[in-house]
Amino acid sequence: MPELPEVETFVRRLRAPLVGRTITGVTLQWPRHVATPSPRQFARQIRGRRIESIGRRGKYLVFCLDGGVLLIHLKMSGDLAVAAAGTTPDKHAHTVFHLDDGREFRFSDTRKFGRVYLVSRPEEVTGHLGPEPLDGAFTARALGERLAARSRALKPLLLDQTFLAGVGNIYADEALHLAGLHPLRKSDTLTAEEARRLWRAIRRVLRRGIQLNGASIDWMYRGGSFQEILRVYDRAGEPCPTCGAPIRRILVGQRGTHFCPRCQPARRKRIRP
DNA sequence: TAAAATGTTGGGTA
DNA sequence: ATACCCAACATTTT
Repeated sequence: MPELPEVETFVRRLRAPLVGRTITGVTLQWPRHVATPSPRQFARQIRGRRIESIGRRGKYLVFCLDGGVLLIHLKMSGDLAVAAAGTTPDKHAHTVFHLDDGREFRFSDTRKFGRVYLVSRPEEVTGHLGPEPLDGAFTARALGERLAARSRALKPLLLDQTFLAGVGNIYADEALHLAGLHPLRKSDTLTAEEARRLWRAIRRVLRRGIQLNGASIDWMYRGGSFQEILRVYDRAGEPCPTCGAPIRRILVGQRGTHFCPRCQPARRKRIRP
């Protein structure tokens, strides 16, 4: 399930084979993959466009073209690969971009939740997103202010892309554990020090995730190794790496949530009576 | 075997 | 503003 570090890994891997290439055409095996414009318009407009640069905003890949911008969201099961034309694409390669060097850029997506967008400005698609967690402008203070402005449990807030862009289920659980904060803790009850700890934890897990090329969970997404250092995610019943207490799994807003009941107490520990 | 679980986002309702 | 359910899907687990 690609989150920010996995998407960033795709971006970095795709730059070498794609930047400078011209898209000679696209094959839409499953036209509903195209969110905008119409599949017909998409195919017509993408032809002949040169890929100038590749970036990321939240969980979106952003391809700057010599006319317009192509965005891809991988959602649950999206996978991207560049291969020689003629080699057998996997059966879920629903959208295939043909390149001027005889290769193909394939968007495979078994569950078909992913989408591609072709727009003139990236903000048309990413405009609703919250701040970029690794951006210099995202300070501990900025996070603290945003937390205080809402009154929601931390976990769903971290998953809310309009609150903060790029964090998904895995990194949210990992960050909360690192920060020693309970997933159900209300956002407006955090002290400045706790907000700062959360800020640092979020940035640390995301940076580490990128360093390790993301996490490879199950049969989706391969190549990363962050899964080897997971502290709580998918480790229900196993001992907490910090204190040894068994990791617990609960449901928060229909999402599996993993935490250590000892390191992440429901309420702040009273320091002095 | 059929039902439930998985997990991102957006839309709808209360 | 927030909480909840559903829908979009394929595949795996119960």
